[in-house]
Amino acid sequence: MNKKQPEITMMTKQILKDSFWELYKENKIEKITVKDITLKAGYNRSTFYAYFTDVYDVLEQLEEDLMPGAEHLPPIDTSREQNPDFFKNIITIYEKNSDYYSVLLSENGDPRFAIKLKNVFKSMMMDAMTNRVNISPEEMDYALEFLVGATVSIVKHWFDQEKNIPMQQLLPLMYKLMDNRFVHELENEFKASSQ
Amino acid sequence: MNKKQPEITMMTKQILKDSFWELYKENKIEKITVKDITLKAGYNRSTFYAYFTDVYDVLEQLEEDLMPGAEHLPPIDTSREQNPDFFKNIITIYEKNSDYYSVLLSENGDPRFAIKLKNVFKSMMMDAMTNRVNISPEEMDYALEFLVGATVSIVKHWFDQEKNIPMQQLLPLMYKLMDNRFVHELENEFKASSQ
DNA sequence: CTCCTATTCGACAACATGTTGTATGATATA
DNA sequence: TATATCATACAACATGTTGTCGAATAGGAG
Repeated sequence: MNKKQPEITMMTKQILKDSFWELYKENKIEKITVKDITLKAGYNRSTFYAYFTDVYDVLEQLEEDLMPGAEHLPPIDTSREQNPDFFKNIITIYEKNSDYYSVLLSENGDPRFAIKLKNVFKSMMMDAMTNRVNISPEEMDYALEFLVGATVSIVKHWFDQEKNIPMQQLLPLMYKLMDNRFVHELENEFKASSQ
Repeated sequence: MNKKQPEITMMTKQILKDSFWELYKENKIEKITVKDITLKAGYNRSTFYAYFTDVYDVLEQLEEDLMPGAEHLPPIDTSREQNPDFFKNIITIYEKNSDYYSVLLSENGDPRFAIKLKNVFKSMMMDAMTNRVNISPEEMDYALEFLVGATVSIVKHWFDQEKNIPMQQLLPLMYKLMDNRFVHELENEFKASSQ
C-alpha cells in the first residue's frame, strides 16, 4: 500500500493505532481482535489490513514511536554536555510518555519493549560514562545492566505510585542508594566541569 | 474435572506442560496453538481442555511451580539466619530454575512472571532488612524496588552471558555497585553476628 | 465532468476454538 | 464375579476469526 495521499492515510493509521491503544490499555493483547479495533476506529476490517499485518504489528509500530532516540535526547550530545545526570534524563523521557510506558512496562505489557528501552538507556549511560570511570570493559556491561535495571525499576515505581514523593526526594534517594564510586566520580566530574 | 486417579491425570498434565514448554522455548506464545501442544504430547485436543482452559493457562500453572516459596528458601528462616546475603540466595534460586527463568524473563517471556518474581524477592529482602536499616518506611519500598530491579537485571545478565565471569568476581562487583549504607550495615551486622 | 485514491463491501477458504455426545477402561461395592 | 459408576480420551460439530480477494462506492483534485 504505497500512500499517495499521506495526510489521509497517516490520519487513518493514527486513528487505528489510537483505537488499538484504548483496547490494549484495558485488555490483554491476545484478546484483541482486528474486528474490535476497526469497530472502535469506525473503519472497515479490510482497511486495517492495508496498514498492518496483524494486531501485534500495531503494537510494534506504536512502540517504535515511543523509543527515545533521534527526537528525544541525543546520547552523543548528552555525553558532551556538562550535566551527566542521566537519572533526570530518564525521568524526563519517562514523563513524556508515562501513559504509554506505564502500560508497556506493566504485567500486561511487552517484555520486548522493556528490553529495548533498557538497551537504549544503557547506551545513553555508556556514552556518559566512557572514559570517566575506571572499570574493566568486561565489568562495564554488568554495571550498566545493574544501573539500568535499578533506575527503570525505581522510576516506574515512582510513576505507579503516582509520584507520592516529590522529585526532590526521589533523586537524593536514588543517589543515596547508588552511593558508589561511579556516581561519586561522575558527580566530581560534573562539579569540576561546571565550576 | 476433579481428579480421582491422580497418577494418571498428573502424568497426562505433566506431559502436556512439558510439550508446551518445548514449544514455548522456541516460539512466541501467541503462535502456539492447543493443537500444536496436543500433537506433540500425543493426546487429543479435547483432552487438553480437561486440564487447562487455554494456552495461557498452561503458562500460568507452569509459573506457579517456579515461584520460589515454601519449598525453596523460606524468607522467615532466612531473615533469622546469620547470613543476610540475599544476593547469593537469589543466585541460588535462579540457578535451580535457570532454564525456565532465562526464558520467562527474556523478550519472549512473561512480564507477569517477572513482576511476581520480583515481588517475592522484595519480600525476602524486606524480611532480611526489617529493623536492621535506618530508613523511613515510605522510602523503604523505593529502596526494595531499586535493589530487586538491579539484582534481577545483573543476575539474569550473568546467566545470559553463560557465566563468563566466576561468581567470585560477580558478588564483589555487586557489592561494589551497591556499596551503600544498606549493604554496609548488613555486612557489619553479619560480621558482628558471625564472630 | 473525469480521473484517482481511500475506503467499503461481500465473499471465501483455512484455521482455531470450545462444546457435545460417546466409547473405553478403571474402580468400587455387593 | 457381576454390576453400576466414574474418569479419561476421543470424534464430530457449530461458531467465530483470520487473511485475502475482486468489485463497488464516495469524494477530492485537476
